Amino acid sequence: MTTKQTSDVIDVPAGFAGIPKLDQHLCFALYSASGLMTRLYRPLLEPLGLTYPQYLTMLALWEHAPRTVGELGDALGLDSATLTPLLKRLEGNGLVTRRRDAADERRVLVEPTQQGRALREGAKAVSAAMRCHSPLDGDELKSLHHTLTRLIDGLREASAAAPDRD
Amino acid sequence: MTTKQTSDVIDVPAGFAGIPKLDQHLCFALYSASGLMTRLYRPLLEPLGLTYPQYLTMLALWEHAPRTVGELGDALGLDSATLTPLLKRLEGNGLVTRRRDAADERRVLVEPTQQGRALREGAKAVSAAMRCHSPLDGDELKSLHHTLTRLIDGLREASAAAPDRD
DNA sequence: TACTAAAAAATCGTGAACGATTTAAATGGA
DNA sequence: TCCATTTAAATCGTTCACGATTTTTTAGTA
Repeated sequence: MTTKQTSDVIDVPAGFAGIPKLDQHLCFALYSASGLMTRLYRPLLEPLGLTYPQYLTMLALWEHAPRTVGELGDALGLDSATLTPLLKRLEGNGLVTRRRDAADERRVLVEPTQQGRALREGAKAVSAAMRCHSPLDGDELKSLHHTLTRLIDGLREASAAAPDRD
Repeated sequence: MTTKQTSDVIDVPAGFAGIPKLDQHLCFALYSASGLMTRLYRPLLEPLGLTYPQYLTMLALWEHAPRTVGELGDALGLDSATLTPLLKRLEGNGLVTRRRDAADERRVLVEPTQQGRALREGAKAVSAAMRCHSPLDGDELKSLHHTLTRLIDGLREASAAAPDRD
C-alpha cells in the first residue's frame, strides 16, 4: 500500500479502503444510461405531449386498467407523492380519468380515456424508433435485460431488508 | 392477427407493430435500477450530508480538481442549469469553493475545500456498504458494467447524431 | 479598433422524485 | 357501538433535471 500510482483498474486488495473512480461505479453507469434513455425519448414523446415518466405510466395503464394509484406505484416503483401530481397532469391533458373507488373510498382508480387509448397508436412509432438506438445486438440486449432484472430483484430485497440504519 | 389473447411473451413478428410491456422495456429496467440505487444510497449518504447527485459530484472532484462547471458537466452528463444550483448548495455546506478563472472570466473553477476532502474518508464506508447490496457476483458485475458502458457509448452517439427531428 | 459571433455560466419555468406529514376512510377489537 | 389502528391518497418542502433564455466575457474579423 505504499505505491500511490493511479492505474485504470482497481488497485486495492479486494474492494477495500479505496473509493473507485466515478466511471467504475455501477450506480453511475445505471444513472448515465437511464438519463441518456430519457433524453433520447424526449424528442420522440414531445409530439405526443408526454414526458418520459408519463409515457411509462401510460405503458402501465395500456397494459391493465383501471388501477389504483398504489398499484400503479408498485408497477412503476413510485409513491403517491410522485404519482398524484403526474396523474393530475395526465388528467388535465385528457389522457386519463381519476375517480374514487365506490367500494373503498380511500382508493383512486386511474384509467385511460378514449384519447389516452388512441395515443397508443402513436406510441408504436416511438417504440420502433427507439429500437434503432442501441449498439447491442438482440442477444446482448436480452442478456443485459435479464441481468438487470436480477440486479433489480436483489436491490429490492436489500432495500426491503434495510430501510435504514439507526 | 385475429386472436387477441394476451400472452406473457412478445406475440408479434419481430419487434413490429406491438408495444412491448412495461417490464420488457430496457429503458424501464435502467430507470428502475437507477432509482433503486439512489434509494439505497440515500440513508448511507444522509449522515455525510450529501444527496446522491452531490455524492457523484464529489466523486468527480475527489478524482480531479479544480474543474470548470462545464468539465464537471461533461464528466457527470449534466448541464449548467443542473450543476450551478447543486454546486451552490455544496458551497453553502462548505464542501467546495467556486471562483472565476482569472485567465478566463467566463469560467468558474470548482474545488473541494479541506472539509470536502476530509469527507472522502466517510465515503469509503459508503462505498464498502454498497458492495454488499448486489446479488451478482464479481464477474457478472464486471460484465454488466462493461455492457452498460458499450450501451452508454452507443446512446451518446445516437443522441449526438439525432439531437431532434423536425 | 470596432463590431459581430461564439462560448460559459447563470437564471427561469416546468416537471419529476421523495421524506415527512396530513386527511379521510376502512378495519378490528373491547 | 365506539374508538384506536391501519391503509390510501394527497400535500408540503427540498432537490434534481432540462429546455430556453439571458448575461458576461472572449475570440474573430473587417
